[in-house]
Amino acid sequence: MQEPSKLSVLVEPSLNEAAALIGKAFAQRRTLIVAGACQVHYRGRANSTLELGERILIIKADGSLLVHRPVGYEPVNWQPSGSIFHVQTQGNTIEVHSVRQKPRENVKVTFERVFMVSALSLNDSGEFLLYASEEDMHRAILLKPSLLEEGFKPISYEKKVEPGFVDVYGVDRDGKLVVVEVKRKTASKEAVLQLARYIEAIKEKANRELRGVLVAPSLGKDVQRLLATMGLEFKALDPKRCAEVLKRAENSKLEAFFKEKTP
Amino acid sequence: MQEPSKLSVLVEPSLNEAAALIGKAFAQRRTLIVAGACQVHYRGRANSTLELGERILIIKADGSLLVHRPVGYEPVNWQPSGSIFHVQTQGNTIEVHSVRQKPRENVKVTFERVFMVSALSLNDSGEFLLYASEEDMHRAILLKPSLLEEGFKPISYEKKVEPGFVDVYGVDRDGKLVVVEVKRKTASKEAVLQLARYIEAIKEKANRELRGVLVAPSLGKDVQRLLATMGLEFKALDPKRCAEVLKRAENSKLEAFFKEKTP
DNA sequence: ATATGCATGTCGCAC
DNA sequence: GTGCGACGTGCATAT
Repeated sequence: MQEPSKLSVLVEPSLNEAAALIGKAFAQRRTLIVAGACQVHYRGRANSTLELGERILIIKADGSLLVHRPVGYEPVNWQPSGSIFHVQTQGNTIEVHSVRQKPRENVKVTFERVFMVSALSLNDSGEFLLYASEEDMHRAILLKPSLLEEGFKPISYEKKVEPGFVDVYGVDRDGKLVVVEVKRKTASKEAVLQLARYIEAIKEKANRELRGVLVAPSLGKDVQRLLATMGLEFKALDPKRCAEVLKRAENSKLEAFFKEKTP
Repeated sequence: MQEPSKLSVLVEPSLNEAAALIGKAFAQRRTLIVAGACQVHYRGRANSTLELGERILIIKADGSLLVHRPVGYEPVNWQPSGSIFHVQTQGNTIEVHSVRQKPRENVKVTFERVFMVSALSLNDSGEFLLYASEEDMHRAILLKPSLLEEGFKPISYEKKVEPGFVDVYGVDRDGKLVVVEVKRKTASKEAVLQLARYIEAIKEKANRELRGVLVAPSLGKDVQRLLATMGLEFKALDPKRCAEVLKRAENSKLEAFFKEKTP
């Protein structure tokens, strides 16, 4: 059954009623949903103004804020978690103020009318699992180096070199050093230049023959030419397939492997 | 006054009641908010699963979908606008299916329990204005070139060169060509390399002395060294200050200027 | 705290 | 459609 405090909903409330519930939701650290006509003002790294219109405001217990227009995937205004809130009635409006420290930014939502307010105590401990990230591709190659090519032996993982981190670093069947840059989607010019920079940096240190391999599901149009120009190679590999490889591998084996490989 | 169709809210509805309103909201292309206990499955560019927990689902009339956990700025699962929805009851659950074409991706939200459903007809034509974007910095420099340096004369704007677009391109007081790369926040190594690439490309074409200037509010630590190494320059400029410059300029003057400058 | 790169990034714009 | 870069990007991670 539902505790009485679990869910409060007001439909077409007066501004005072709405303001009261909003304030109570803050105090009780509940998730707040407000639908109504509002303006929004933002001041921070940039500034923005949003004229009067009907939107949805969500404020979560962790201090995140979202203002959603009736279209679009992205919030028109927002505040990441950790923000502080304050509500007050001001003339015939409700003002919801939110302040974020570092960078100092604030968002003010001014409601002229509220259609619905809802304060919820949401309980969510469910685990979220994502497969087929770039990280999964790294792991799959380490676990099954033949995904890159027969005879490849990974040496290190996320190795720091001058400009950044080399995704995977190893030796091929002939003992040549191989630098691998992995992308989970079609590789762009940027990816090639990133790989080229790593190659440059390592060439200076290890005075040794060096191969650069770009691993990605596919290549952009001009990218193939650019790769060839720079003497780099391409190996097609799909993130979903990598996820499959990992799925098949026993977790214990995987854990043992990473324990050994990354101290 | 409120039309009867404007707002429908069900509190602690039965699954059947909830499903009916959800279906009706799709048919009427209204904005839908559902709070309840659900699982979420995503299959597409990646895959994800989210175990049972209490969340907020938002579906907008334009076909965007958001699943929000009780913490965090970002949705845990989503679908951008243009997706197609379908709802059905399945045993003791409500399944909301959404499909996006290109890339083919689908999100399935399975509710075991619904706390609240709300279907809204939101009307929002308010204008959104953002100040202090990188675009504003470009415009400010074009309008008042002394922001970059005395005697600078902009020639072109968003000029296409081999790798991409040069932000601003002009001539200094001595007649030397100047390539300007603008960043609205602290410039990183990437920004320097971007500028360097443009310089390279232009040097090959116009066989002429060339200056490269990185404009940003500040520089990263190693970035300063890198700039010097490559013979490039830095000019500190704040996006907020640029926004002020634009604000002061009469809009008419600005429009005339751009009409002339960008055919 | 700063720096670096990923993201189911999304979005807009130009070719 | 593809390519390219901006974004108030947010976010995790490593130094």
